[in-house]
Amino acid sequence: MNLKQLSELLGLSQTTVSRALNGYPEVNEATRERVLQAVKETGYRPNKAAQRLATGKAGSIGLVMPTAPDHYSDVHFGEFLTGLGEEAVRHDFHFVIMPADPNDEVGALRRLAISGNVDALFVAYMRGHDPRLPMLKSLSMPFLVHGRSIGSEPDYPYLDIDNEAAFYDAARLLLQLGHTRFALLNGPGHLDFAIRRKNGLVSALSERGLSLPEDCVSHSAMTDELGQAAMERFLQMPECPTAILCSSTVLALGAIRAVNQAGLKLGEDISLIAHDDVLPHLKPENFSVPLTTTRSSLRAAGVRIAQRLIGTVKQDGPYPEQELWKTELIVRSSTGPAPRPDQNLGGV
Amino acid sequence: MNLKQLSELLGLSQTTVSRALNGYPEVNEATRERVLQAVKETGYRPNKAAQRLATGKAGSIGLVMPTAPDHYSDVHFGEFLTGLGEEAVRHDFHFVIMPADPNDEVGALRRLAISGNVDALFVAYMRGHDPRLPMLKSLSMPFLVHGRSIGSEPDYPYLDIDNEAAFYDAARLLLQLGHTRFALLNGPGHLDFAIRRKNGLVSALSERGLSLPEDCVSHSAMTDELGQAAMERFLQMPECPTAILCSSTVLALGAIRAVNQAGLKLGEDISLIAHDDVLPHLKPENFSVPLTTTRSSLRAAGVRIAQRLIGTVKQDGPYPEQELWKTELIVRSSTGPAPRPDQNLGGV
DNA sequence: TGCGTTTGTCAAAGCGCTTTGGAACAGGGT
DNA sequence: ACCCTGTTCCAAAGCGCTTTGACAAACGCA
Repeated sequence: MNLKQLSELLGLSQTTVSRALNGYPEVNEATRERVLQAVKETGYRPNKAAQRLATGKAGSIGLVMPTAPDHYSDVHFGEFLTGLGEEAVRHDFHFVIMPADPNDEVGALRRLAISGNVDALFVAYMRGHDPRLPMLKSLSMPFLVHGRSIGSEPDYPYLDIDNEAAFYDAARLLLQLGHTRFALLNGPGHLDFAIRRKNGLVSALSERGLSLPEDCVSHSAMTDELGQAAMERFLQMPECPTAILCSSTVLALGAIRAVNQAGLKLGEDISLIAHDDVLPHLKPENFSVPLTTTRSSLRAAGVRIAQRLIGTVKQDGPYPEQELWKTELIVRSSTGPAPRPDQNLGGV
Repeated sequence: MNLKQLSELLGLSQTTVSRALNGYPEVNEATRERVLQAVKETGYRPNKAAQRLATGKAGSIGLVMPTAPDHYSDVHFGEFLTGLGEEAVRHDFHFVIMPADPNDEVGALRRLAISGNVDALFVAYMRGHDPRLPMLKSLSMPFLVHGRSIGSEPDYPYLDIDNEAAFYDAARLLLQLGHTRFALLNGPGHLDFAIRRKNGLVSALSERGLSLPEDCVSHSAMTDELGQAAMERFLQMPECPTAILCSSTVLALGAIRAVNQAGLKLGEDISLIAHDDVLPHLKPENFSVPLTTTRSSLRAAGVRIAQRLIGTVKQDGPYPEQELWKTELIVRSSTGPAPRPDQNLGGV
């Protein structure tokens, strides 16, 4: 069944049917109803290839999927994709992925762009001075990045959360509670969000004349196991930190296991604030000691990014070029006043 | 630059240029050279949408990407995707993914098929009686599955490895070495490969009149952490198993950590055989005690599947409908004779 | 010389949509 | 009666490719 057949069936012209289907105003509501009804009955679906040829829009957004273990083993990315997908389905858009060797992302991105299969590009996992940025700018194709790239001119469209403020605020809370010895359980050190979170923490500390020793910073992929390992190292330090900032609830999961195994009490001996991406299977309120968190939904970010990207392609913007979402600092029980200095923690 | 312009530039007809480009025989070699040269100079690229409309082929294969933590956190899937991608790039094919809620895979698959954006479908992570199979068969679209679905009529095109034989052979080797107490570190219990591997082990054991106690079987996602946890449980059993079969080198990584921490020697106190998917970052020969493995490259499977799928779409088959790859049993140092029965292992 | 066969090329007809530029018709005002 | 303004619809022209059917030119062979 194609447009021609359908229009003949209805005794209308292709033009009218097409317009009825695409919501143009110059068609009688009664006619439109009749068309819609016929579509339902016949199961007519417009041919995508023809639509694409006629409009010049593929109805798709491209992304390169790095196949390094670090990346795809990342629960966070899946959650984000879910959001993207939800919104895309709503608009009948689809995703084209290009699996790529992690040290040829730029090439993969270019191939994807010139392949002619996509209308817009999306990139994530931004790093400092990210080499993909100049490449994206040189392309004449809309794109949107999730996150930012520290060290690059911020003249590109992005959606990011205010990582620096998040960790700055979290640190301030802990400082107010009297903590002075901090540690940071961060994501991979080359990623932009990790850099900014660290900066946020450092600047809150320096306002109080404190600093963050390098051995109190752990950079790793965000799995609970690595969180546990890092926390174990922190706990073995002679001057064990009492305030922990954690880049993910997944890392926190492991870290807390380490705390428990050391016989320490979360929220008493150790205060911990984690960034919460709102992963559906890992709710901070369900931890045995509910977690104080900085919250921002990764899935919502995915939805919003899809929205903007699709909007750009359909030209029904204008969308703000750059969005910086604030996070919410939600206090639960994993934070408490710093233990009195004479209390012994180290020797467990 | 489009075909028309290019052909005018060359003083040829569109027909001839098109044929020259697509390797048709009825065009003079000299002419073809001239065309190819012009393409290089002008940077002409055929419009995908037009090609697609004219040929009816989208040049793409679709896959649904389940967004459950179990799935995308799986290193193995990434490795497989890499293989798929390698081959697809070679043929200028692309992937369309549909992120999907894990309990709506069937719906997602259908939506993908009728979207008109793909020529063929691919599915993986087969389970027993997999509900996607009847759905795929009802579609009139080529598809290929990686793995099989036990309990379903095997009348669909698949590529699988002989999981049963692999673990049967591995078990036989260990039996010959005198082992009698076995344990199985398996993948998620609902997945077909896990079922078959268990079957392979069980049938080797039953030939010797042995059985596999249920508490000697662990089913979990294949991460090293879970491997370690499971192995720790095995080691605490009163009659600790001496022969371990392991569904992935990733699980083995964790399991071996547990063995070491228990002060046991791999290849002496405990023999272990792991299935090796040939993950580039985890080579069994580089383990401190090199691993005895059943080997079959996941990436190669990806390449082959892409090959077959693309071939089917381009109709240059026929490819075998069903392929069952044998695995290789490669003996290294993690296997050895069973410790003498009077030796004490349990009390560590 | 004439006749059948390749060989190399072309004009034109799709593929199934969207969109432009009218046209037909109705109703309202003069 | 006329013109004017909307409303509702249509015929036809693309979009940029592939593919069909035909046609000269060149060739071998009698």
